[in-house]
Amino acid sequence: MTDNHKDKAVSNFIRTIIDQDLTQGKHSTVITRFPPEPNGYLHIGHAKSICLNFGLALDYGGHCNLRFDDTNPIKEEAEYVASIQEDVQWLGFDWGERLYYASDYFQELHDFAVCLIDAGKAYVCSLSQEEIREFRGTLKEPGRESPYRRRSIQENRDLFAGMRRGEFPEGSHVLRAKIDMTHPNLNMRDPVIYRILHAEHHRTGNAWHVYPTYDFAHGLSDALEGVTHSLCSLEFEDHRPLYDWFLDELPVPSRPRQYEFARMNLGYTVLSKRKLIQLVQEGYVQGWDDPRLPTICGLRRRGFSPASIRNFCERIGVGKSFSLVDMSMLEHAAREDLNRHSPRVMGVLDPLRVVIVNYPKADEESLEAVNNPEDPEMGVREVLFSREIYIEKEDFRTDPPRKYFRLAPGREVRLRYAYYITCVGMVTEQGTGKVLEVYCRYDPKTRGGSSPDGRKVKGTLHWVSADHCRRAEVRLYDRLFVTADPTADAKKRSDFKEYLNENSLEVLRDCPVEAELAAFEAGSRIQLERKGYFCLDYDSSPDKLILNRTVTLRDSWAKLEKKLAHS
RNA sequence: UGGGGUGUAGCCAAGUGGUAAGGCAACGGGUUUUGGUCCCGUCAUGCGGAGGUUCGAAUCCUCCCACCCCAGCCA
Repeated sequence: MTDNHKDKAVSNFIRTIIDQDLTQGKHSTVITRFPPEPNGYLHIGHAKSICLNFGLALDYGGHCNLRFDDTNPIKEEAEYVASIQEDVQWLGFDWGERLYYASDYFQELHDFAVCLIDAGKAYVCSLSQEEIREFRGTLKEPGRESPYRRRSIQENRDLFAGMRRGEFPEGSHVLRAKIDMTHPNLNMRDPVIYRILHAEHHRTGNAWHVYPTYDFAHGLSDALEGVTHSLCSLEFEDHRPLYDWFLDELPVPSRPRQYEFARMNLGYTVLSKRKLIQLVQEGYVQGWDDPRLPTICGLRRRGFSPASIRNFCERIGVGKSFSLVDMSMLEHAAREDLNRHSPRVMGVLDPLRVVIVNYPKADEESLEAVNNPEDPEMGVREVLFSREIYIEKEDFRTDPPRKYFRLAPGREVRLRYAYYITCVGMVTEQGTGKVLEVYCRYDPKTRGGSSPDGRKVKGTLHWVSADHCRRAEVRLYDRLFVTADPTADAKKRSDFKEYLNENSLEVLRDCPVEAELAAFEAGSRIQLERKGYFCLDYDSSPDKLILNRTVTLRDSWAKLEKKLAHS
């Protein structure tokens, strides 16, 4: 863990609380936990929570537990347990030996429930699900007490034991905490704490027929693990009184506190399991790791580095107000890290053939190129040059606009790490005027890209030798939705999917790229000079190169050109 | 007056009675063999609104407004 935790941490309300707890001696260490439910893939929103919980533990010299919140066997699967661990690890965090499952505590939790029964603070309720809802009342009207609320302690014990042994059908009974049916907070109106589920659990198999609810299990698990600060999202604020109630009523080994922070929303995408699963299952994207998705595995495949995601999470801060973070923030974090660490390679996305007419036909030569101007230690490589090369179509104009520094008839530019070339002619298509091929002369004295007479050129182009290049498939990704907040806008139309960007993926084939690319392993992150940061897809191989574009480079020419067009 | 929350720049966000940090974006300029990077500069007389307390208020008080969450045997 480097990079982001070196910087002095930005203050936030949770750090303020921890600082107080530490100076007042309320705690001597900080124990947090990341508690995913293993029922889906992690996304960038989870990354914020992971960075917060593990980051705090790291900064304060404490610990962060990875705890799977597996209290609902119907929804949870072992498959997700593995992917979540992989993602947390990939992000760069280490839980050491502290890997836990709520299901580890099923026995303790059960015993706590019996404690409540013995104290007359819990009872078996045999109302149907609909009846329980009716008895709960509404937001503005108080609820009514269940007729089963006055069962004797012995009867409750016997019934709960029967529930546990699987003697009753699902839905026939539940165990409820006996709190207050008139409480203004609905969570306190005798909440269900155990329900009968005859389902096989991914870890405990068929050992149990009753499973604790989140409200009952979560805080007690925190207490059992000695968690000091239990961080969750805002929608659990209403659950805090209940969280506290269980801890106050039961003989717990420690006293954790719950604090709530606002979950992150990212512009032009969606971050809810329900919506993500729709996109995957209905085929709008090609899987959980589709590079257009904000899932951790999608971002990984897209080419984001773990450090860039950590920096992003650090930078957006932690607060309690609802926020929609701008995509440019994530892109900035990606460029910042990738600029420092990714090797440069040349590749042409939209090729235009250039013939260097005064370069000997049979010749070729090797030129030296630096791998990363930001990091000399990354060394240099050889790039082959020859009479026929490809440049980017957009780097040539027959009628260049003002301030266009690239190639045009009669213009001289530099080929990066190679020579100065001057355009002396071209072939255009009959009728359309489309440029098919360009002819240039090179200046042999400018080898390497500088002129002995001190002559300057304003443009530098990337290029690839036609005789020595490889071909690659290049996948250009764009924002998944056409609107910043598809969830909110979906209220105006029928469905958030109406706002999907139909051009979020553009596939380019046979793009000429430096042969050097074949030396990189799948998953490698590189910069295609002047075009952007790319990642070799998992399906890429030296024989079939596939590049995924992570993000473009900033393009001030595109901005200028747009401005010129408007003036 | 059901209960619980939140409002500081286009976006994120510090600030906790002493005169509005920082980042992203944007806009100027410098350096540059990536129109990249880097560097320099500009960007809230203003903190949801209105009153009040105070020598002094984004911070304290009062009222108001807007938005979010809650009626799963989901988490």
